[in-house]
Amino acid sequence: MKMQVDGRKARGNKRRAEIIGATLRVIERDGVAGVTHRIVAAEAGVPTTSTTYHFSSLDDLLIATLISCARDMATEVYWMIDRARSRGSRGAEEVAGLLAEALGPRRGRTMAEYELYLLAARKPELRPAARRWLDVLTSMVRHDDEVAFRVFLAGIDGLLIQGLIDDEPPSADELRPVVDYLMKPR
Amino acid sequence: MKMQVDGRKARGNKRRAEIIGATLRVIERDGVAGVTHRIVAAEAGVPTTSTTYHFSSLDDLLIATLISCARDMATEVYWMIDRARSRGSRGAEEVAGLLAEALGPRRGRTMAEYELYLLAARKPELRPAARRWLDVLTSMVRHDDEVAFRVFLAGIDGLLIQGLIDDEPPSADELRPVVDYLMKPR
DNA sequence: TTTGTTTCGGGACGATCGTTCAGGTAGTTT
DNA sequence: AAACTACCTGAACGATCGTCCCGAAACAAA
Repeated sequence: MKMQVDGRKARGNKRRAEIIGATLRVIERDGVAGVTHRIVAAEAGVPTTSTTYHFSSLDDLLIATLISCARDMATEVYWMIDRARSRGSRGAEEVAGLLAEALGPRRGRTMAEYELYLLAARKPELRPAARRWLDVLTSMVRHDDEVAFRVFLAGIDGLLIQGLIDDEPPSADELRPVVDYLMKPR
Repeated sequence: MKMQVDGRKARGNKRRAEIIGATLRVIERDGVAGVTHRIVAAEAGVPTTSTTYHFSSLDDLLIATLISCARDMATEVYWMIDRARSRGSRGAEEVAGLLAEALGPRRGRTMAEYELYLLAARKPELRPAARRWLDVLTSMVRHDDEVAFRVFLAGIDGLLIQGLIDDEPPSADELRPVVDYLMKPR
């Protein structure tokens, strides 16, 4: 196994990461529709040709962004569960809080994630990445009841996407009874 | 109240409807990103200037399309429930079948609906239209348990959006146990 | 018929788009 | 040192974009 020693490649990877970050910010602000080479380059503070050099096409850029975004989300979910577990949390309380956060302060990010989600519906090569956070969850929690777990996952997605078209984001207090019902064993 | 008698306006309304229909087909095929005046006009078989004449901007066109789409969906849901009710259906069976249909033969339409849904997340003026089918459902079914009903609606949305990124659409048989669990009173 | 209103559509304008190219720079290898 | 590789970037090309203009056509009211 060879380590990264080439300074040129190191810079290249760094810039790639910066461009991906800029792309995500553009999607949060203007949606996938607002992603162009020039806009992303301006957001990243690099010349336009830099984005076309590192990503062979706009599609490649979006794909790389989705994959990066999905990876971040997966590790976030991982640590979130880990943290909740070590605290012996009941679960519903935590989940309601996270949903409220996703629909409030992190609303732009949540919209971006679902736009990339829908992009995966049209581009099969994106689907493994889009499913990753589901997989992480699936692999981490026990499934004594698989059906109940699928219902839970679907419910989370539904609450998020419906919360996005509310005139004002629902609070954790409003979400708690719904999440509680969703997680209650029966 | 004056009835529609002016032949010119009648033609105009007809063409407007054709353009909206063409827009929906374009969204089903290429996504919201594929909607341009020229493409929609070509799909509708009208000159490019016709779409700009009847809709003051591209946004207006998308808004009108979403509203039309939401209205269609609402009346569909209405009659679907009506039909199921007159048959004394159990419900879960019907719902699983509808989901399978939405993710199979009508997959393009379902994608279009969710893309317009997400558009509503960014454009507040679209939200009432996007919420309409939820409202129709809410007004038609008894809610002895409001929380359970919200969970049901969220679950449906979640199953749909997750089904869109499956490599192959889930069958009604696969969906049935999940829907059954979702609708089971507890 | 005359006058007014509404729809129709060809053509064009400036802006922005994705992408390419060629020359230049920095870092690595021999 | 020279040769090689990888990254950088200004300039430009052709295509497509949203939108506007303006005269023609269809229809209604007078």
